[in-house]
Amino acid sequence: MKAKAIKSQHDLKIRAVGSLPPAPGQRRAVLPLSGAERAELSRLAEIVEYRTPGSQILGEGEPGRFLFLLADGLVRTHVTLNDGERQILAFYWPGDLFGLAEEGTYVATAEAVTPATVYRFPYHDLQQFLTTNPSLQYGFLVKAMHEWRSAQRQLIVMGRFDVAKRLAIFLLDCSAHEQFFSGEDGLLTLPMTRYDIADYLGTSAESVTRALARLEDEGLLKRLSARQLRLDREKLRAYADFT
Amino acid sequence: MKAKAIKSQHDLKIRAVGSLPPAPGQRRAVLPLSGAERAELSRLAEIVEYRTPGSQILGEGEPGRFLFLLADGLVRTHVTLNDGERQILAFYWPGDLFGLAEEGTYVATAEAVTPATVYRFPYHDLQQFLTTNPSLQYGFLVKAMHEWRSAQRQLIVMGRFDVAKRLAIFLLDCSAHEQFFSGEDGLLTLPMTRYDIADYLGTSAESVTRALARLEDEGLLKRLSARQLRLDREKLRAYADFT
DNA sequence: CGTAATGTTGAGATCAGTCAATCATGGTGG
DNA sequence: CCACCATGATTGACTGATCTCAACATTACG
Repeated sequence: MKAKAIKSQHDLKIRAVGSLPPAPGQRRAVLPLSGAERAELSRLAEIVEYRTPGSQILGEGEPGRFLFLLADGLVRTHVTLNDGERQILAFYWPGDLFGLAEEGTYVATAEAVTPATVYRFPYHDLQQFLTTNPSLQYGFLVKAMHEWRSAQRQLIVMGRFDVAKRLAIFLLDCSAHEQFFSGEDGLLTLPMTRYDIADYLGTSAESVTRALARLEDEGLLKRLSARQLRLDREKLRAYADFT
Repeated sequence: MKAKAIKSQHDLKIRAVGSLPPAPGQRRAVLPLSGAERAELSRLAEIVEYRTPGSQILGEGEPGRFLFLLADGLVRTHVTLNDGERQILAFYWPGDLFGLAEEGTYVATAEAVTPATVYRFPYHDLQQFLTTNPSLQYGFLVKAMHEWRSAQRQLIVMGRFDVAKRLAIFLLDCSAHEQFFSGEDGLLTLPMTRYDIADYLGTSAESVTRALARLEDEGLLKRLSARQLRLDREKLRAYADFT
């Protein structure tokens, strides 16, 4: 629960793929920010570090005072339904934005899965700031559209795939982040619990375990321990059959 | 399939609820656009009318040349999976944006459900245009974040609710649009088929029918005909138990 | 070293998907 | 005007994935 503002050495980056075709040879996973823009943004941002896994960063229903940019670590957002069920809306990796508000109120709770460092931008200043930094604002627009696509992609997964496929796709998504995945040996170190995965994929922790067992039976991965998986990404991709 | 560029009398409006708290007494469902902004946007936009229900407006995988703003009618976007299944990602109502591209390629197909009129903005011009119209660009950012929230909301529905609840929520969503719903008598005229609803809710047409029957049994609505429903919105809201 | 949290496995119940048949509707051409 | 047909909608029977409950195993941590 302890948060502490610190000086940071993190690179301020926004992870996004844009709408327009990239220039030849260029495939950007990160928005290009000029040094000046980076400096401007840094001046507006406060840096906060959440050291304890599980720390709440912001709560659903609270006044939405900041938009957050994740610098380091892993963050999840969720809503709690009236029957007590939890739906995780997204996991956020470094370079992702979170902290969506609707009419001044956060629509989901955000928590650190691992220790996490964030930039936070006061919503109040953001409008004016972006309006006076159009090319930077365009970057935010690209990012918002990127996140919109991510959510739609997850809708496809939830709407049409069984638990095993959803899990396969999720593991592949995780393996895109070097922080937790080593490309050479295919080793994925899961930072989240079975319950987290289940609440993200719209299923139960038991079903996640069973789906893992099934993928292992079919030779798509090997469970070294509960949180350590050796993936065969090619086979997983063929199995998932989904971009 | 026939599209025709026409002069239009439609109001150019962008439907969105923003992040910041609204000014007192104000609850905007539509972004405030100045007359000048409206004129600027109109100058950039081409107006196209799709008269035949089912007309394709843009296709998944095609070069993404335009961003679309729906002026009138109803539009659906979907992706087709490798096994032939269809997942509808969203229905778009007047004032909504669609036509998301990723690296220059549309990620979903868009089709007119009813006759529809759209503004289309060349992506190529949009970046420069928005960069030189910062306050308008802010409107687009707000809208993109609005759509992002909509997609996340649907994720909750898909992840945690059974078919009957999903349907109840869907009907309530439809009833927010006066075009198809009459508030006084609670009459909803569905513009889409059972298959459309099923592919949106991640279920089958048969299950949609059964869920409708169940909601009718429980007195939450009455089926006047397949496409004509008399809703008891209060009961539906209580049943759905979800904002 | 003990306790709580996390993960795994099993058995039974249930929701919803599939297949198939039937009914309804609206548009078309004779 | 009406018969016909294609599409959409409904209903029934069956099946299967997965949810739930329960027991047990493992891990992490104080």
